[in-house]
Amino acid sequence: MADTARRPENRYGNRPTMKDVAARAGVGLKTVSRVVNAEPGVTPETERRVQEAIDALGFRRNDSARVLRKGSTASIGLVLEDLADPFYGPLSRAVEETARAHGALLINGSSAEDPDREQELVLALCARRVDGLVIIPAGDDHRYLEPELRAGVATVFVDRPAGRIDADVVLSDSFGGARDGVAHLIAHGHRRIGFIGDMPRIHTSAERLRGYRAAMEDAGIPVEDAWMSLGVTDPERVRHAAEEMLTSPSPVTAIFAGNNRVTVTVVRVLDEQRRPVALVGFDDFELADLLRPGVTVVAQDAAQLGRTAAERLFRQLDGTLLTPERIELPTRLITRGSGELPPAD
Amino acid sequence: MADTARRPENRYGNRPTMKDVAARAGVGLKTVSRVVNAEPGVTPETERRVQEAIDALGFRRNDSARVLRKGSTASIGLVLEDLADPFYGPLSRAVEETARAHGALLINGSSAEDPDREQELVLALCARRVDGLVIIPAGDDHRYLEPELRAGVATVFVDRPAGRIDADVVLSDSFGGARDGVAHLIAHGHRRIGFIGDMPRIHTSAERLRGYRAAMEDAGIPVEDAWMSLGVTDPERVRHAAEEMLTSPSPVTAIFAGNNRVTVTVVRVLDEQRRPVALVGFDDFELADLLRPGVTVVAQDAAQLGRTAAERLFRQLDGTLLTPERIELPTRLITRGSGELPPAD
DNA sequence: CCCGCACCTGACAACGTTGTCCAGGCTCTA
DNA sequence: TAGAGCCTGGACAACGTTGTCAGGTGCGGG
Repeated sequence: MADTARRPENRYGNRPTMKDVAARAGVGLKTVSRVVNAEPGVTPETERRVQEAIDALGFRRNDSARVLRKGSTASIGLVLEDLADPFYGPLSRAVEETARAHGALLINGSSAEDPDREQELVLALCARRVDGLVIIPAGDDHRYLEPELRAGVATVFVDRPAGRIDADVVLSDSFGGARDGVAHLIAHGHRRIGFIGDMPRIHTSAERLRGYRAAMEDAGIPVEDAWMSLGVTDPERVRHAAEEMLTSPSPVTAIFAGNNRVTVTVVRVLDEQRRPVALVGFDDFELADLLRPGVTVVAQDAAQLGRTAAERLFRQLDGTLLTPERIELPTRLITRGSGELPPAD
Repeated sequence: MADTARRPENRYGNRPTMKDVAARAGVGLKTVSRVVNAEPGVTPETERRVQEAIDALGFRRNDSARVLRKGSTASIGLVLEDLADPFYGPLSRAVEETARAHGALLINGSSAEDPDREQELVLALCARRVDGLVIIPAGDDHRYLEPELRAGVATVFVDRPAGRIDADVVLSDSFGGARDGVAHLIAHGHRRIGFIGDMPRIHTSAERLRGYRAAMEDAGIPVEDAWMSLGVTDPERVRHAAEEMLTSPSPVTAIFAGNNRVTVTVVRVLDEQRRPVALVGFDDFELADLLRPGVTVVAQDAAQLGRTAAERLFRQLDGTLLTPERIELPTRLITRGSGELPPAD
């Protein structure tokens, strides 16, 4: 029974443990723990010896064991749709900053807009015992989270509401923003206005569509089916959809784009048109002001969204926040030219 | 001595453990473990009973304990400069995809270009016993990683090389790319060419500056100090620097921008100039083709950078990769107009 | 000079899981 | 029908850390 047989073969070689440090420093295990955690009650001389042994062995505390013992991981999970989407950059950054301010690490993953993958990710994070979750949901049924919520995992949904459970939600006012954006086009004389957006099963898309319809109805303009294109998001199909509504029997003179990916593609299409077509997009994007014409957008503050969510998360953890709420942040219309073009009939 | 006194007060309330599940199902602890891990040797009937208890209690395995026992966390760490920088979006996405393909989670953090913060983050990740690290370094001395490397933590540096240790590195060819970009301007007749870049202590910045100098030297053009602006990255100062070199005694007729943040600001400045000034930027960015003129760039493939790094990481973990290497990915010059403007003397 | 007190230090159990090992019951065959 | 072998299930230790508690030392005061 050689000593080597006692340790399981893992890929870490054999990292030194507190026990090893203690042996080398000629002190007890607990004393090492005290030094590592800067607890009081250790003679400077003893502390020096321990510190020396730590440096010599290259010891690093094993947080898994610590977590197991203490019950809190000081880490939070962030589940979003796509790390590479520029919209989520400032959002994750804000969540990370807040986490950092609370001494927590951030674990994150992309759901790729797939509800199953979202659930898989969230549950994996729960198994790691993250203290809290910030979720940009892909699915619309989150009852699978009920045991977690009961167990006290703090949870905040961002950008889209939770489905079938009662949880904190931080949103942008998609409905109001879209309505204002479309009303802006109407105010500039447009009546035939197109809408291109993502699948209505995504809450924000549905809300923006609703805003579009509301603005049109407020102005007493009947909406034609040919003006609306839903569930379209990849560049090829957005291009096709835009071209369709520009050449339909009653061609649109303006387009409202439901998110920034759509907006960017529409900009390309309009760039190729002979007659000017007005455009308002939901979501701001870098360089929108440098294009000719500048792109008028309904801007939402992604960083603020993330900050608000993360702060609520930590307030849940503090215990200073108890009842779930739904917070809606206002949007802001930024006029840059494309939304103020008159209709070219 | 109530039972409740036995459990430490943690924020998870009391989550059910395998022991609880076992008690409820009327089986042994290990049997539950077998069911949870889909190990063979459990009767369907027993499995059903256990599964029922799991669902009823909302049990979720505690991965901390599992990790402690097994030694591997199935997670990797990604340390980058700024989550919100669009350049890192595709990179993190690629790392995440690769991690996912290997069944690993991604933990990440931003160093904000601060070496201390980088070290702090990296060591925190090591304490969590991540299996591997992908690091976009902020500092230039990574000897603090030596104990970790010895302990077998797989490590790959991306975008910038490691300092004072021998480690895997995946880079873009900053020197060659910058040289080509500047040579492109020279080929279009420019001789007074400005360079605006980040601090030379950042490896990529230094390399790009070196590329600029090499191209100028190859063409026999002496470089004036007034044409170079280093360590400048925030919009205000970039603007100032650009304006300076455009109005100096020997004003530049073209600018080479050292990274995409600089490029974007320079675009704004040039947009306000009366005479046309040529521009080539390092790093591609969205919509560069839609500006007037389109912005000519030296493009690097961020996603490929991330994918290559992550794949090498997992090959290190497989044991199929043993000696550290330095890999340089080529860049690509994309001409769109701004780099082909003739000098306006 | 001795008692008590404060201050350090270390032994030990526990966190929740998995690997090892053994016991008991079953089936199948001789 | 008995023995061999297989299959299922459980008891137990160990992973590395931290909380509890008790022992030991040195010092000051009575």
